[in-house]
Amino acid sequence: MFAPRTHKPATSGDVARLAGVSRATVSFVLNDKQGARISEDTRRRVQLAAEELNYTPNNSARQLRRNGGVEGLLIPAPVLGFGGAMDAAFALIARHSADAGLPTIVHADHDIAGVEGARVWASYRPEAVLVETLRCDAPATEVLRRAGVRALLLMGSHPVPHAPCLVIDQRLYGQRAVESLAAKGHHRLAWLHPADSSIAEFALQRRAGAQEAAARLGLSLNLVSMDADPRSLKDWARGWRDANDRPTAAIAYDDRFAYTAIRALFDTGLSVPRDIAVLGADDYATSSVFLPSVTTIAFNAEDMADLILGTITRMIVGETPPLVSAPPLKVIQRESA
Amino acid sequence: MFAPRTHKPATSGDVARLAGVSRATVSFVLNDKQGARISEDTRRRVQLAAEELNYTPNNSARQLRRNGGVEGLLIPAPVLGFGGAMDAAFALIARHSADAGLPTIVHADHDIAGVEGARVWASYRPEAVLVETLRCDAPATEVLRRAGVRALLLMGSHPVPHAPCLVIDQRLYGQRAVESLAAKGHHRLAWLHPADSSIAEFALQRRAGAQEAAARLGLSLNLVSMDADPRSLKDWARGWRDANDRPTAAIAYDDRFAYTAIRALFDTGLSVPRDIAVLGADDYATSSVFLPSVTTIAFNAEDMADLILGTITRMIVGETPPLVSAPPLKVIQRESA
DNA sequence: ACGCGGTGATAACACGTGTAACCTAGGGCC
DNA sequence: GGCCCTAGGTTACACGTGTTATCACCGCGT
Repeated sequence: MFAPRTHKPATSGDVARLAGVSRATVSFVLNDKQGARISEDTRRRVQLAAEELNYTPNNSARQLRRNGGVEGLLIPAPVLGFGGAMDAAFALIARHSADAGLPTIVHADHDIAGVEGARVWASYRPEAVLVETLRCDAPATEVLRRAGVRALLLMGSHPVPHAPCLVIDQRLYGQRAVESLAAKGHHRLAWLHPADSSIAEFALQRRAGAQEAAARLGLSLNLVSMDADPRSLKDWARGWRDANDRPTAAIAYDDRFAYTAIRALFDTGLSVPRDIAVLGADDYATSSVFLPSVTTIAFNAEDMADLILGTITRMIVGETPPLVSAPPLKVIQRESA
Repeated sequence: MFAPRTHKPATSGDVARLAGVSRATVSFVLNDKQGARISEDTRRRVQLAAEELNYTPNNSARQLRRNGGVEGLLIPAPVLGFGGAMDAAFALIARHSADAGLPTIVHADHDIAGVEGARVWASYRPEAVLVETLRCDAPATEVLRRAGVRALLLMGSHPVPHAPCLVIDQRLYGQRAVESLAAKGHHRLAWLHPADSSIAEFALQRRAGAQEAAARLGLSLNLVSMDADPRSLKDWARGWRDANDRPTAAIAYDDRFAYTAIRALFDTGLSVPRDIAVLGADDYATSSVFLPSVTTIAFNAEDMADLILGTITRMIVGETPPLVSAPPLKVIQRESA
C-alpha cells in the first residue's frame, strides 16, 4: 500500500563510521554520558559527523532499549473537547509537562474506549495516562496497569475503586449556582437542561445538585429542556411572562448553552439580566465579551493544571495519592446574572 | 528519578511460554499472518494465553522491526490553536485519518520550531507531518526528509520552494471582506488591526488584502488598532460620531476580535449593525448565537479536511502534488454585517 | 525401503539503541 | 622488570517484535 521510504534515516552506526569511531562512542558523546572518558578531539568529530548526516536518534529503538515506551503523558483526544476552563488547564499541562521532562502526546482517535482503547493506548507504553473515568472501566485499567503504566489518573464526576481518581463532582456546579443566585435574592429559578447525549451524564448530575440545593434553601426550580438551537427555547421564552410563578433566573449547563439561552430570550423581546438572569458554567473564552458578559462558575485553570500534573508526577515516583478533589469552584461575576 | 515500573508488561515470549508454543507462532496467530499454517487448536491456545496475560504488543519494538516509527500523522500542537474553521477541520482529520489507517498523533510541545523542533518530531519517525510553514524552514525540512518522513505538508500563507505547501492566502480574507461590504453599499470602512504578536504575520496580510481591494474599488479604509480588551477600542468608538468620514462598517481580524469590537461599540452606546456593521472571519462556534450573530468569512471545514487528508495520502503513496490552494472562502451571512 | 508432498511449528536473524564489562597503551612508582 | 593506575576507547549483549528459512512428522505411492 505504501511507497518505499525515499530516504533511509542515518543511524548511529553511520555516524560512527563517518567519525571513525565505534558506535558506543557515538552514543556516549551524543547523550553526554557522565563517567565516559572521551577526548575533546573525538567528541568534536562525532558531533560534526552527526550534524553532517542530520542524525536523529530513532525513538522506537531508544524506547525499546530503555524498556519503556513514549516517555510522557498520553491523553486520549476526547478529553480535550471539554471546553472552557478544562481546555485552558490542558494547554497549561502540555506546556509544563514538557518542561518537567514528561512531554504530552495526544492520541487523536476519538472513538475508542474500554479494553479496546486501553490496548491501543498501552501499546505506546506511556509513563502516564490521563483519561476520563467513563472511558476506562476496571478491565481497561487492568490492561493499562499490566502494560507498565506508572501513573494512571482517571477524571470523572465520581470516585471509582479500581484506580486513582480526580473527582470533579458535577453536583457542586448545580449547588453553587443555586446558592449564588439565592444570595442575590432570587427565589424562583429555572434549570435549562441540555438534550445532548454526549454530556447527558454530567448534565443529570449538575441538575441533581441544583435540585438538592433548591430544596434545601426552599426555592422553586423549574425544569426546561433545550438544545444548541435557540429555537428550542422559543416556547418557554414566549410563555415566560404568563407563567404564574415565572423564574427570575435561569441556570444553563455551561456558557455555550447560556449564550443560546440569552439569544433565545432576546429573540422574544426579553432582556438579560433585566428581565431574567442567566448563569453559565466553565468560563468559556467568549464569555467576558459576550453581550451581556456571562456570569459563570468554574474552577481556576492554573490550579487544576497544577493539581493534575502534581498528582501524576507523584504517582510516577511511586506514591499512591488518595482520592483527589478538583479545585474549588468560584463564581466569576459578570453581567448576565 | 523514576520509581521502577510496578509491572513488567507481558511479552510475546510470555504468551508463547504459557501457550506452550514458540514465539513465532504467537506472532503468526496474533497478526493473522496469511500463508502461515496454524492448527485451530494451537490458535485458540495462543489467543487464550494472550487474553489471560492481557498481552499488548510493544509499539516501540514493533515499529523498530517494521523499520518505521509512529505509523501515522504527526501534528505539532500549535497548529491546533488556530481556532474556528481550522479547529473543526483538524477534528475531522483526526477522525478520518484513524479510519484510513493513519492515526493522528499530536505532539503537544508548543515552544519548538526549526531544526530543533524537526529533530524532535523526526525522532518519532512518522509517516507524515503536517506543520506550519513558519515553524519549518528549509533546514528543518531537510531533517524531516532525511528522517524518512514520506509526506511533509507545510501550511502557510505563501508558497515556499523547499517542500509541498498548502497555501492559505491570508490576503484573500481581506479582499473578500472588502468586496462583500462594498456589494452591500458600504463606502467607508475600518480595519481593526489586532496587536497580538503571535498572529502579526497573518494580520498584516489580511490587512494588505483589504487595502488592495479598497484601493481597487475606490473605498476608504481607516486603520484602527485594538487588542483583546474592549477598552482598547474605547477612544475610537467614542470618537466615531465626530469623525468627518465615519465608517459604516468595520472588519475584524477574526470572530473573536469581532466580539470584542461589538462589545466596545455597545459600551459606548452604539448598536451593531444599525450604527455600524462588523464583519468577522473564521467562523468560530459562538458566532451563530452571539448578539448580534456575527457575519463571517471562512472556508468549509469539511472541504479543508478532505483536501489535507487527500494530499497527504497521495504523497504517502509516492505522488508529489503541486502547490495546493485552500478551499474557496465563503461569506456566512448573519446579523452583524 | 525410499522419496515426496503437505501440514504444523520453530530457529535464527534483523531492526537501532544504551550500557556494563572489557581491552590497550602509556606513565609513574617500587 | 613488575605492578598498579588512568585515559580513551571498543565488544558484546539486551530490549521485543516480524519474518524467512528450515525442520520434524505423517501418510501415501512405488
